[in-house]
Amino acid sequence: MNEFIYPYDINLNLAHIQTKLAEKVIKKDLSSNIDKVVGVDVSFSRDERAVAAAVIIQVKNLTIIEESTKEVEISFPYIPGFLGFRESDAVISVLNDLKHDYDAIMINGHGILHPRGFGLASQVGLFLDKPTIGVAKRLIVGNLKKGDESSDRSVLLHNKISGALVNGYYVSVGHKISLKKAVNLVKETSIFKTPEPIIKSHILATQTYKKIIKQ
DNA sequence: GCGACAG
DNA sequence: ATCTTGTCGC
Repeated sequence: MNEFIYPYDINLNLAHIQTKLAEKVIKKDLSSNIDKVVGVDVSFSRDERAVAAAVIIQVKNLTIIEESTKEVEISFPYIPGFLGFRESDAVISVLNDLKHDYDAIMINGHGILHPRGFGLASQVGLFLDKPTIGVAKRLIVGNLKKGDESSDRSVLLHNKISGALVNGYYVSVGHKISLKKAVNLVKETSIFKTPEPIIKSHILATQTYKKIIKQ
């Protein structure tokens, strides 16, 4: 079953929506300091049942402030470039259950480092009107810029810097944050290779999924 | 036409 | 993403 053969006209419409919404993405810092960041991830199998997990972490000492999980329904297939339509509802749903507030959201997936500048992280950020950061293991678009000045390398998209490579992860602006601050936050929250908000939410989602769904 | 393609 | 045990290596 090839997910790539989703009705072409639907893809065109959704692609157009992404292109239009990408214009609304804010790529600079508006808020003050980011003290608390929440990581979110979704775990699922081949069916429509999935588990979304969120973990709020204090940036200062990387302690966990709150955790939340939620069983959700996934109805949209995985199509590269359209991950937002598959996972954003689940992500937003688990975030809405949190009691504590947070200053930024770290998401598994790209922000503006996307074919139409509107990845999952941007979609969630725009919808919730919150600062979001995209963190992904692999590129879907873009080229690594050679001749790096720091230890990190930049990722070029349409001849402009749209992301950065940090500890093997591609970081990009989701919404309402600068790339510089996004990169700093990823570094600040990294003890090991993977940023704490990302790995904590991933593990929580996976374990909860196995517990309540896979039984 | 061929290959690539976040999770 | 997920299906899956042992196993190679720092």
